[in-house]
Amino acid sequence: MSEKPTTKERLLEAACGIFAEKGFRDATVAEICEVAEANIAAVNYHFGDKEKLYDEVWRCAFATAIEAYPIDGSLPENPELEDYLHSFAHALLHRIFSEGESGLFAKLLYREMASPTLALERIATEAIFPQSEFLVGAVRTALGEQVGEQQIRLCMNSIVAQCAFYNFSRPLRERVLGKKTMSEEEIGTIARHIACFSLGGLKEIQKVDPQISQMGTD
Amino acid sequence: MSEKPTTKERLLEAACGIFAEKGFRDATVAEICEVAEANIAAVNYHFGDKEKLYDEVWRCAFATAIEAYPIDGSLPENPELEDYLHSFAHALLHRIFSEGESGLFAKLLYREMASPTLALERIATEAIFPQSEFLVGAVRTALGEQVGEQQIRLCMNSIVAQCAFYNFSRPLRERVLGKKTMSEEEIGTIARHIACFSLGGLKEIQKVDPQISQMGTD
DNA sequence: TACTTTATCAAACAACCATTTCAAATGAGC
DNA sequence: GCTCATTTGAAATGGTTGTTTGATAAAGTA
Repeated sequence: MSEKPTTKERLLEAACGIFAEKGFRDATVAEICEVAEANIAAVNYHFGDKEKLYDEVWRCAFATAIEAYPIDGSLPENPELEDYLHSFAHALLHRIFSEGESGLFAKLLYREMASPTLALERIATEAIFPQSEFLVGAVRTALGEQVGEQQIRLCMNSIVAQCAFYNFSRPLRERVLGKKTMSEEEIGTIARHIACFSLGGLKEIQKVDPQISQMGTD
Repeated sequence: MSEKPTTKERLLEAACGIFAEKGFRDATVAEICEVAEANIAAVNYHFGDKEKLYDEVWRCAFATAIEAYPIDGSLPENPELEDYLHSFAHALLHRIFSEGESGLFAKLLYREMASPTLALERIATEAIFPQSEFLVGAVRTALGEQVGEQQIRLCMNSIVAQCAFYNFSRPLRERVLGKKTMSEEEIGTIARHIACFSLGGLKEIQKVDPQISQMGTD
């Protein structure tokens, strides 16, 4: 068992790590080939060009992430609103803090956000927006019918934001605060906090929503 | 009045726009000089090198942003917790959505997060962390003494996250959803939502905090 | 064996970019 | 009008990077 991986496989694996670490622009094919112990021309031979290799890395990283941490992974039998919130936060935070293969997707996304390539549009419609649909239903049910679609979208933003924040504040955590890893317990604490905080937020929105709707007209 | 600005002034202004638009790495001195109608060697003559020009741009952008939208800008006479939350969100959102000079800081920050330069550490300690201290006091008072420092930090993250989200999701909004600008009314709606949502979140955390503290030990 | 396909390799190519160089122009002070 | 520091200009330098080329060898095929 464990035959030596082909050059193409080694290239893809090396590219995953290097693209996640440096982003598309700062990653060089030379370094990828070096890590993969392949010739400099191997990327163009096996993948066409740097961009097509990048696309392949995205596909690989997304599949790994949603398989390792599905969005409904920690949902109990008869879930209440807070369970949905917690399961969502739990999955996203694990993808963000994971240091292995399942963390690649979040790292790629984090790079892509600041210097988007053509890949972003595909990623967004295929991989990002569908994920949040998981929560929209639960939130809509919880808020009731008198709450408008705009309010629901704002609430979704507030919930997703609390998770995504830990993805985009990476350099602050790592470079400035010097904190590189998160323990399972720390991740759990954050997930429970986000679920609790969001539950309270949704309750408050539901309570005062008519006021907000009116305030929009002055 | 309105003498023609010096070459150095024109360079700085051009650099502000181009660094904000493309980030440090993708901005070229050639383009900056072209926009500033200066020679290619002008940057090195007036600022030393590209990096020192970048530092100068940061200083300029930060000063403009906090002056245009101070963090306590919309605080009423005897502010309550929700007023602090609203004023904070109001200021941050305006900095993020502003299309003029006062929007430069948020755009630079957004670029810097994904490919940090040496400037980040200085920016963080000088410009980012101090801003959130404005809220910490209000939040601590609101939550009472039985709530630990960790809970306060988590709540701060939740609040800041909701604002910062609109900074880091730029490409999704602009490229994928095709929404480029925000009206004053839209900004106001979002600010009120964040204040309201966060108020509810803080209430809920205060209510169940003893449970969370215990959960951390199992 | 003869031929084709696949894969690897080193070297070269072409484009881009920050920076340097050095000559020319400018302008204030004497 | 002369001097000298300041500023501008065009070209050149040196380095990096994605990509291509052509040679070489191995593996498959008839």
